[in-house]
Amino acid sequence: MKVVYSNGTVDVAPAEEELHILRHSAAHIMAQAIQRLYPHAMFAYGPANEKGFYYDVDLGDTKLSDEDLQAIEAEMRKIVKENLPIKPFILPRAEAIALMESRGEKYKVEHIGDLDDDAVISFYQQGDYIDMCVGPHLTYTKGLKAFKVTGQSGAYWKNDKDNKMLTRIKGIAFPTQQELDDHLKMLEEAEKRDHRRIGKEMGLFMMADEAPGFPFFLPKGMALKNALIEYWRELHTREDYVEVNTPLIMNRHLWETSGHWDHYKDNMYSTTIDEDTFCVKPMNCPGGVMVYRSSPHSYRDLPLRIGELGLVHRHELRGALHGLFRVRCFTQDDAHIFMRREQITDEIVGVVHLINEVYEKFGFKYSVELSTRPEDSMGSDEDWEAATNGLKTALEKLGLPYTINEGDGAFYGPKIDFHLEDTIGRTWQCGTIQLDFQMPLNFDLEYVDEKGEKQRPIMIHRVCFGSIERFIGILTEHFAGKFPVWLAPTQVKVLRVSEKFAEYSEEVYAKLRAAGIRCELDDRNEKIGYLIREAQVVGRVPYMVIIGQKEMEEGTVSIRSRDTAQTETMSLDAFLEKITGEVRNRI
RNA sequence: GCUACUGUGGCUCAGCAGGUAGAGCAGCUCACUCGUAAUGAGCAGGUCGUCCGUUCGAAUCGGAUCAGUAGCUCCA
Repeated sequence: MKVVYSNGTVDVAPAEEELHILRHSAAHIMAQAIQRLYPHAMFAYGPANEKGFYYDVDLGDTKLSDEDLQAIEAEMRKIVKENLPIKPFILPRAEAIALMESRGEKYKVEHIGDLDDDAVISFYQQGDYIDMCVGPHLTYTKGLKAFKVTGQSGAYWKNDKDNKMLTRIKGIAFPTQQELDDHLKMLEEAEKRDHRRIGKEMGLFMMADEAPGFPFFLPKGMALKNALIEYWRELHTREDYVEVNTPLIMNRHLWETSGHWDHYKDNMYSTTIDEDTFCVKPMNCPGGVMVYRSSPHSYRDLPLRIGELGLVHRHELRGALHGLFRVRCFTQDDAHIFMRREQITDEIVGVVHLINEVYEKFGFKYSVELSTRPEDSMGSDEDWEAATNGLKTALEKLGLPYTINEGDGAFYGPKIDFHLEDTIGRTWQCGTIQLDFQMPLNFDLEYVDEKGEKQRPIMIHRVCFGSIERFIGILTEHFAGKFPVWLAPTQVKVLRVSEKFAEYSEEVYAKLRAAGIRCELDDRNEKIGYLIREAQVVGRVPYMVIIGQKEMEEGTVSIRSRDTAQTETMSLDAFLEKITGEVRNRI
């Protein structure tokens, strides 16, 4: 694929950048189409990304329908067919501003205004359309072969909610039609893995208009949640954590001390009790701190790792809610580690290892971010620097690749965030490790060192799953509902060929239940094919036990596997041994 | 909260140039008692998110509101 750089050089694009350049050019071609159809349109940003490309456009009062989007796509095809050359040129800053002003591109003018005074600005032109851009781009519009305008949404100018909201028009492009078709098919498949859909099909959880953002866990979802919690407890016991449970509602004074009242009030639910303000906890830390403070501590106690599966409530904006991924009440698999300064690195390393172990257990890939001090925060610069360096040191010691997310830390400290991907590639923050010098100060926490002197501990806030709800959402999409046996809400379904085998199937069912297997008996008088379909496709049950004449006579069971669709006949004891072993070993 | 869109029986969806709702699946009943991805027949179930308005008349038009979807902002 030949591309043209802003200095006019024509060259073959590096393979790893081909797709990006193609999509970037697609964004320009789309902008040109929009300009033809809506001459008053003003263009802001139009980049390519891993999901395709988009252009943020100010269309004034114009609203676009689906037909309008199709018309834009059709116009794009025309432009491609016209095979216009895409030509770069360069202007000094003043002339660049003049050019954009003459074309009424006020966003581009503002953009240039943000650049250095001596900047030389490059442009690309195809036909009448001129866009400010560093490139590179395709040499001719015909280079764009397979694309589709996929939708529109809103986006703030410069990503600032105080700015005007523009119309974001999105599209996708690939080098070949085949790749585009495959991608669209993949998206269709991904939709079937959506945890909201599977959650409904499998009866894991539900939402109700009366409780927007507050999920109801149904029996099946509860079984899954409990299996996860059991795993969590086992791990944390091994890692020398203790577990506590702190109140959901506490007096406002506590939240003032912790800083939440000043920095987090807008997200907190509160109520009046006996003429006093009480808040529903949005975080577990103050509770953990109170537990620590309830008794004196020696340096010998540290690090003290206090875990809590804490239910927190946060008033999230309506538009931010999203299935189990973004809810208003969720269970954090939280823990607060109180420690001495010299223990920081080891503790962080330990937590990272633990989180890694958990994610590897499920085969998740994750990315790591280091989030630094936000504008709205508390504490001294020195503390923030020390805390941020503490996290950096640990990350570097681990050799873990990470990106820096400037200004995205918690109000009390910087954090390492672990992001997991959902089925269509959106990432969601799950695990987080936050280093905090503030809470210990605000709550005047202390321990006695080896010299008998009082010292202030340092605190880590950390979660592995993040929120159990979000984690279940990710798990559901990752497995497409086909959970491994140890997590499966229903592990075994007993199916009988006909009513004649009722007695034997009930006997088998009772034995499975007695062995602690999450088991169901489907005693409807349907054909075995129908029962299998329901258990395997809808219920995603890992094992189906099939009982018929042969099994009854031999005193055996036939086991059909969800994943291989193969059947194997064995004694019930043999099956019990197999499945309990799988559950025990969590496979 | 912002922009656009959506809201019909448990689920998935049709109906929408305005004249008081249809289907498939699920459920229930009956028949079949049948070996590994959907046996057949019948019954029952909604007043069309909610409220207000336009109209002789609204699921179909308008407004408000609630909820949801895509994204922005924010975040576990």
